[in-house]
Amino acid sequence: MDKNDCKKRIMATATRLFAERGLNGVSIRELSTAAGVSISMVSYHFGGKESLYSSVLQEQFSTFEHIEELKGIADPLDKIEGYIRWTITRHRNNPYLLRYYTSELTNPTQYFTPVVQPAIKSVIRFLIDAVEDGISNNQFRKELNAADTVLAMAGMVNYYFLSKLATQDIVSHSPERDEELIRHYMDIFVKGICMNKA
Amino acid sequence: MDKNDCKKRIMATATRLFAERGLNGVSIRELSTAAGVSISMVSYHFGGKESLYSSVLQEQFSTFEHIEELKGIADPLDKIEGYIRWTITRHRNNPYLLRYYTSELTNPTQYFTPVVQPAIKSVIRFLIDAVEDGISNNQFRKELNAADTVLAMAGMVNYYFLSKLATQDIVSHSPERDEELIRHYMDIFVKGICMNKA
DNA sequence: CAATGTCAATCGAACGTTTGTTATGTTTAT
DNA sequence: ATAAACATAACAAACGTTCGATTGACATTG
Repeated sequence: MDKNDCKKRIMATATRLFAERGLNGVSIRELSTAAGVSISMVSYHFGGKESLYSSVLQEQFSTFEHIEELKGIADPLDKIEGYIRWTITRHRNNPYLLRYYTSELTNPTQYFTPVVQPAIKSVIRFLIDAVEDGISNNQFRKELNAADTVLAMAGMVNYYFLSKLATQDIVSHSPERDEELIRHYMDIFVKGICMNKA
Repeated sequence: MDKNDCKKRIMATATRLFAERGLNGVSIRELSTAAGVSISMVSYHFGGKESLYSSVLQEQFSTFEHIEELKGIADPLDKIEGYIRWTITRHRNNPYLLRYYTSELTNPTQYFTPVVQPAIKSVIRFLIDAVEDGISNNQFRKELNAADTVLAMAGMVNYYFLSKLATQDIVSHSPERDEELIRHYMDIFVKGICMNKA
């Protein structure tokens, strides 16, 4: 057995179970049984159930640091498309992230302020900067409120994944449609839904 | 004391507490103390903690039935604006709804399928019909995928409220801005963000 | 080089609390 | 007088944590 096998198994199992049923919906008895380790290992390795949750949360939101890589993009519109593609990839690679995201936004724990809020804010700021850039060089309409525009954009993408359980028999959520979805969302966001009245 | 005062107080307190900390985050001891009633009243009036949660959930999602009132609107664009205004009003009048909404979407209980899914689906279908109407009478662009368009629209509005905790010191969430927000979202959705290249 | 000591990792049992429910008793209104 | 509404106390079960005991790897020592 690996040296850190036990600790890793607890993390992996906790990530899945906390996402599925929340911090209070999972007992460390069930968790340790599912992970195939002894019940005392949670306190031993993590210092307790709450600390384990904190570790999981930090790991989940560490993926937000990769927003930095999008800052090299020059064109505002490409930045926005980069954000959409990055967000979709993030949700595809980690199906549990959205659960922690929405759970902390609607039922914040003590870790919301130090862990979750900074992660979300940095992304929003990145997008606001992009939109303001686009406005000041006459690429985007000057009537736009940058902050509102950004929340609209982020809402589009995230809600697609959030609503999955309720809409999956109306709208396909297959990853094969992702590229089409990106084009579609960019199309709506850029041109709107109405006919051009030339 | 009113005849149903006890039952009503339990419902009101449960609605708030379950929203704030989830089904497993609240004990019926804490709940009954906060409601100012005896601990046995939950089982007496509702048959148990789970049944109480079910009652709260059904009450919360009963507000979705009012979507019927929007079906009288003729113009597709007015229907969409009606949906935005209706959704904002719904969140303003009931600050807890979004928590049950997202909680059930990401951590569904046994009540998701009978209570939550039908409510969401009926709204989505209403919007899809509106968009398809708009496409077939050449009001909207024919390239649009109606279902994707609808999720984008619903995402815009709901995410504004969902993200509040993380974005409230970047974007004002005051109800006084609601009308401006409606105009703004309609504007983006109808015309897009880019300059007209007429 | 074998014997011994050390320490971190892991286990299962046990601890004291808290959980949701219920049995029993009391009040109130008709 | 009766029955519904409410309160109190007690219940078994489950909770998170902690306490010794055991193991195995590795360094120290005779």
